[in-house]
Amino acid sequence: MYSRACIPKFEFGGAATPYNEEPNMSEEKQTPPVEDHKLIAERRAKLTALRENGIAFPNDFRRNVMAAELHAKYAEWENEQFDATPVRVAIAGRMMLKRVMGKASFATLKDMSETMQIFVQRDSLPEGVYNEQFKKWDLGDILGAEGLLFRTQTGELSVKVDTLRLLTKSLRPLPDKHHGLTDTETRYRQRYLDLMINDVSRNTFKVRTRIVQAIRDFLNARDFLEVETPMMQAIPGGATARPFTTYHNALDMELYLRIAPELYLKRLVVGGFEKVYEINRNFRNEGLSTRHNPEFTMIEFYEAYATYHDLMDLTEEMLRTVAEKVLGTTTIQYQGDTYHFGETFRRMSVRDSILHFNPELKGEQIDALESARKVAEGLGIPLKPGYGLGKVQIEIFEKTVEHRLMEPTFITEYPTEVSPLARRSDANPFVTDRFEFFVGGREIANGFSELNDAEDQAERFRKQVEEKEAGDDEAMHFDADYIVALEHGMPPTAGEGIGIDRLVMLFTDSPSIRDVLLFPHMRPA
RNA sequence: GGGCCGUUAGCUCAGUCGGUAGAGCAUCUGACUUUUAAUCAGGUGGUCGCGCGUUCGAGUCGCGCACGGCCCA
Repeated sequence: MYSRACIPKFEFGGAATPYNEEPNMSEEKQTPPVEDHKLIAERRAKLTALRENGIAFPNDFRRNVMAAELHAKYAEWENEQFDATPVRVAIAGRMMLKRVMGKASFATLKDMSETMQIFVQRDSLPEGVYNEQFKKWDLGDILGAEGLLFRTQTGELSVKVDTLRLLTKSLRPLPDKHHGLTDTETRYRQRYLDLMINDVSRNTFKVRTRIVQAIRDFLNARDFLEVETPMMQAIPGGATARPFTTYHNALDMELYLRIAPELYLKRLVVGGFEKVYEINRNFRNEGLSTRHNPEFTMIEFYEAYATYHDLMDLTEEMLRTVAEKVLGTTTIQYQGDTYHFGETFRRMSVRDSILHFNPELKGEQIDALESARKVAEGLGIPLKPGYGLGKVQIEIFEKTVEHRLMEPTFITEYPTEVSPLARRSDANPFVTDRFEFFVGGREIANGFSELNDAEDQAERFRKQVEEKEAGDDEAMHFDADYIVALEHGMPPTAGEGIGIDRLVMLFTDSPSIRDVLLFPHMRPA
């Protein structure tokens, strides 16, 4: 059965007949029959009248143009040209404003692209339409309008309507036409209202789509293959994070929602798909904040016969290209700060960045476990007994460096201890061939030359399992199937993940991840 | 998990020292054939998030809870 057909909840507050009358549908409580608010009752009465007069929800109106197209195409036209060459259009949209002045009215229709004003005169419409229909329609109703383009006395492009139809009756009032909808909770829970009313929000999500599209175009143009891998996994891998669990009835087994697609994408590289990517939704069972939502989107991509240096170059070019394409500039304004994506991104090792931002420290202080622990403790960082030098260094890095990396910066050479899937550096096996990318003090991307030594990988998994057994519930499982894949031989490969939500936040000047997720996770109201 | 802030009409917000709940928009009635948040006149609309307490009396004070926001872990 399609899930659409068995949604038990009836959202429209009551009085009407629930559309699903199957008695065994669920134990969920039906909405109690409450009186409609007066504003809704009035509209519902109008809908009842519509039903009595014929088809209340027609679907035979055809528009032939969108508002934005008209504004662009006829920006220069004056009424002399419209008189000489009449332009007849059919538009449709939600009525956002209505100004009735006796026998003539203006209204504003909003479609996906833009708004368009219509000019409605009693004597331009069939008998009765103006007084008996149009005047009774409400803000929020969805109309279809046909007529000729013209320019009003104040110069606004408008449609002089001779055919006007109500296509969908809206039973609920629109938010305030001037102040809009500002209540954050309502904006997130009822995003459709936010999108109807707030053009900033509407634009944010359009930009989000264009960013994803631009990334796709960029990778497709370089012969990457877009793939889809399992979101339900028997062994959650590819990241250190707590997973969500779910249950498969027929198989009688627990499954995990994926925390990353990484291990599946690398299996594909083993299989010969040498350049792959996935725009992937991941699920991590962590707290919520302005930067964390339990489900979030990354793009992961893998390229065989490439190194993490190649990926840094690729990332730099990709982000520059996307910014240029989507925003028309490589200078990013974010929450009062400016970041320059047009300039070469800085590159610095973890160790160097710690010393750079802590000039009082000497290199040898963070090169040995005991002295590094002292440094960390001096910074007030709580350390667990099992932490090795690499883990301690990363704690120091996160405490003193990360939030200061404002301009686009690659931090390289992450300790092997905290990089269980990354290839060891040939020059220094203490670190890996890995980078993370930061802007505005936030991690945006994480990439590395992949570990394709199956025996080393098995050893690292064992270390992770030890940490898990020692109580770290974010540590990885041992994925024997993945080891078998590596044992078949994975070409030297580099891979990367970019946080799409955080990138969109940056490119849309959004302070919270909830502003770039159409439906951020909320507790049930 | 902790701290601070918020929750009042459909929306946006006021609400003084604890003394019978206010505005604008929306909505309804009337006027108005080029408006721009149209304008003008009149009207309707409230479980003040929920619960308990203090008090002669609570939107207002106290405690608890729910949801949300920001900051911290």
